[in-house]
Amino acid sequence: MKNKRSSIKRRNQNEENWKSLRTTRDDLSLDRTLPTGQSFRWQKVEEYDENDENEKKYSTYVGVIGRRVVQIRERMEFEEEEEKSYETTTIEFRVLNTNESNICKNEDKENGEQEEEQVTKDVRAYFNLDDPIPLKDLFEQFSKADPYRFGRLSAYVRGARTLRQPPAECLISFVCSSNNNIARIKKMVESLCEKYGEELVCNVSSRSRSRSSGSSGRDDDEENEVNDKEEINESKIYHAFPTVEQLAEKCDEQTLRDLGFGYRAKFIPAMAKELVKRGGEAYLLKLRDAPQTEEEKYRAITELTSLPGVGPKVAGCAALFSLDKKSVVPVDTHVWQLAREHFDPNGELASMETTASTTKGSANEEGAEQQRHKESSTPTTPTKQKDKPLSITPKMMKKCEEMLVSIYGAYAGYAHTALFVAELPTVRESLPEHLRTPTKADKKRGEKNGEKKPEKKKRKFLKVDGENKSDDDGA
DNA sequence: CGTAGACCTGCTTTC
DNA sequence: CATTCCAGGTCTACG
Repeated sequence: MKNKRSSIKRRNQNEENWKSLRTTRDDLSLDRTLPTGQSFRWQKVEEYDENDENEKKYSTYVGVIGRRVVQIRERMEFEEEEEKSYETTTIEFRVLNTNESNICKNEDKENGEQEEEQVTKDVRAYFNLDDPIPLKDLFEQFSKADPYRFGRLSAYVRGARTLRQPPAECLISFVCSSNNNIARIKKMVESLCEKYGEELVCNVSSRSRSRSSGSSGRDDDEENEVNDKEEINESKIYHAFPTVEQLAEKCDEQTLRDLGFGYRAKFIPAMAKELVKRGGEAYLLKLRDAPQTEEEKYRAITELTSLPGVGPKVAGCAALFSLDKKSVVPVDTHVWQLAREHFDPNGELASMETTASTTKGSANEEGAEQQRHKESSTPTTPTKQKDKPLSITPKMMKKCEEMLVSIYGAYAGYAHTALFVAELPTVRESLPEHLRTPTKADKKRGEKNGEKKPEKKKRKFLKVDGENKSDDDGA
C-alpha cells in the first residue's frame, strides 16, 4: 500500500514535468511533422492518462534531441466559458532521461530554472518555433500565391512543419536515404545510434507501451504480461546520435555493412572523417549561421555536395532541415511527381523525363519498337512508355526547384514540406478524392481498366476556384 | 558538361 | 511462397 502511494506520488510528479511548448496546432502538428521523413528518430508511443479514472490512452512521440530524450504530446482541453465550451490543444513536452532532467530537480532552484528555460529553448529551436513568421501566416501566403493547389490543401496539412535538426545528424541520416525506403532508413539510423551514440538512461513506467508503427516488430497488443498494476520502474536506454568525432574514430565500413547499410556503409565513416577535418559540427553550424543570401545558400549546397555520399538531393535536405536554408526545395521522386501533376500546365517538366531511365535489363536488343513521341503533342503524360524507374537528373531538380521557388518565394522549402506531407499515405487518405495526387498504382490501374486517363484539369493556379474547403482534417 | 549502369537490402506484389 | 520491383539517389565511366 505504501508502495502504491509513493508510486502515485511519483507519477503525479511526472505529470507535472510536462511543459508547454508554447505553440498551437496551427503552427505545429506532431502527426504531420515528426513521422514525415524529415527526422527518422521519433517513435509514436501510447501513454495512459494518469489523471483519468479509465486511464484512457493518448499518443505521444518520443525522440532524442541532442542528449535529451524528449516526449511530446498534444493535449486536448475542454474549457467552458460563458456557456460555451472551447476546445484547445496544448502541445507539451518533457525530458525523460535522468541525467538531464535530474539537473533541474536536485540542484538549487536558480540553476534548475535556468536549465528548464534552456530545455524549452532547445526544443523550440528543434521545431523551428522561433521563426519570425508563424507557420499559419506562411500557409496563408502560400495559399494566396497558389490557391489551386496549396490553397485547397492547406487545411489538410495544417501544422506540417519544417524541422531544424542538428546538422550532422540530419546530413548523415539523409545519406542513408538514397535509393531506400523510410522503414529501413529508420532502422539504419537507429542502429547507428545504438552502436556509436552516447547512452541516455530513462525511467519508464511499465504502463506505457511502445506502439512503434513499423520499425521494430509488432510486439504491441500482446498483453502477455499483465503485471501492469505493479509499478515496475524499469529503465530504458536511448541513444544520442553519435557525434562526427565518435563516428570518425570508431566507425568503419564493414561494421556498417553488417548492420545492413549496404553500399552506403562506406560513405558514413568517410564523411565523418572529412567533416572532422573541416572542423566538425562547428563547420556545419557556420554554414547555418551564414547570412541568408542566395550566395550563401549556394555555397552551403556546394560544400555539402563535396562530401562523400552527398548529392544535390541530400544536400538540399540537410540545407532545408538543418541549415536554415528555407528556400531550398529538395527534389526527389515524390516532389517531382507532385510538381509534374500540379505545377506543370505546359508540360515543361514532363518533357524532361524522356531521356531519363535506369534499367538493368538490356532493352537494346529488342528495342525494335520505339515510341515516336519526339514531340509531346499532348502535355498530359507523354513519357508513359515502359515503366522504367524514373531517375531525376540534376537538371530536372533545378528546373523543379526554380518553378516552386517562383511560386512560393523565400520560404518555398516550407511549402515543399507541406506539399510533400500531403503525399504521405496517412495524410493522403484524409484528403478528399479530388485532391489526391494519382499514384503510380492509380495510373497503372487506369491503364489496365481502359485507357481512361482521368483527364487532368490543367488550369493555371490563379483563380480561387470557388469552393471553400473550410476546415478540417480528417484525422 | 549531361547521361547510362551499378549499387545493398528488405518489403510489397505478383507468378 | 519465391520472384521481381521499388524505395525520398549517388558515384563513376564515357561521349
